[in-house]
Amino acid sequence: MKKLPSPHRPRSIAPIPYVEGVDYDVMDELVGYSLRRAQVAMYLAFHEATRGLGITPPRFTALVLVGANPGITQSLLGEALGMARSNAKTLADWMETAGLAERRARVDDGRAWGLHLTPRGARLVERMKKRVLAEDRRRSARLGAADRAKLLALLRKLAG
Amino acid sequence: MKKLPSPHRPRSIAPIPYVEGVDYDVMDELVGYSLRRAQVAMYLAFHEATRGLGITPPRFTALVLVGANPGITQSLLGEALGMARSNAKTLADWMETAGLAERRARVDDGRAWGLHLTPRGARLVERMKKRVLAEDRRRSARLGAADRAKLLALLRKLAG
DNA sequence: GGCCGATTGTAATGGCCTATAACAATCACC
DNA sequence: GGTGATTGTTATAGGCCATTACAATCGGCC
Repeated sequence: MKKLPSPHRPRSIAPIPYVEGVDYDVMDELVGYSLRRAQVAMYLAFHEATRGLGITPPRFTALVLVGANPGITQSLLGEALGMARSNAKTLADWMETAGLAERRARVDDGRAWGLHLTPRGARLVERMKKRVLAEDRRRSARLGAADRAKLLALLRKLAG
Repeated sequence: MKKLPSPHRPRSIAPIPYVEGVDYDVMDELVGYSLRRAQVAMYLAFHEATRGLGITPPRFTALVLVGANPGITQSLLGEALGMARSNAKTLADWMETAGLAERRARVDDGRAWGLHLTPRGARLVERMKKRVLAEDRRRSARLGAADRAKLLALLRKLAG
């Protein structure tokens, strides 16, 4: 089994602390900053679920999207991820190098590649989806089920 | 008046779209991913409020913290920002180069610098705080005041 | 059928964010 | 006074993301 590219230390491993004696001024009134803090905290869940796999959040999202949309184009993947085509290519290169996905020529369009998970990629994605979801629930369990749902609704409204 | 370092294009300017026909699979059940989407959306507020100033979220936070904690140490700043000392130094270098803050020797500790806003930095921070807060409120106004407060509470609980 | 604008992938470039490791100067404490 | 911890610094590295420019291809229109 081919080894995945090295993990690298993807992001900070600890939540952003509230340092004793430091005045945070206006920061805590900002939804944007509060989102950032919460996101760093939730990243711990992601990190826990994917440790040692060399997976990062964008890579995970890309793999999930390729899995759920076989044959998806790099351009469309980039659009769905909210990034430029050129960066979606970088992700596709990574997926291919890691042996998790492959590019197949499309009969309907000579310009575009269709991205498909390899069997190994599909297995990995299935396993990761379960683990990431489980850790995400575990970390957010402190809110309680009702508030967790409420939070998701509020975030959706904010992002929409 | 010295010119600030060039803006650079800090981050995506548009929210992450839900692309028609793309299956997002498990992503929307994840609090982590929903946070990411909301954060990108709220970044628009930040971008609007600081356009053309070469300010990024970490830079803004650093400036606010230095303003609210005059004489703060680089190490402490880094800790409060949740980043390594070495990166706090990079921020301090930037602030100094931009003429927004200065390092002063500390009588109580020969190793450490004390960071202080310059008069110009203080003026800029005051103006930015007002604008960032206003835009943040404006963007999150779609939630309504009650739900905005609820969201902040949930995020705090999640991050804590 | 042929031209032209739009789209796709690619390549090159550059900036920011963030982490680690190693080092010298200084501090704190025994 | 010596030893371990802390501070700032420097070097290094990787990921994320945007822009620009280019060739190949597609699509539509004349």
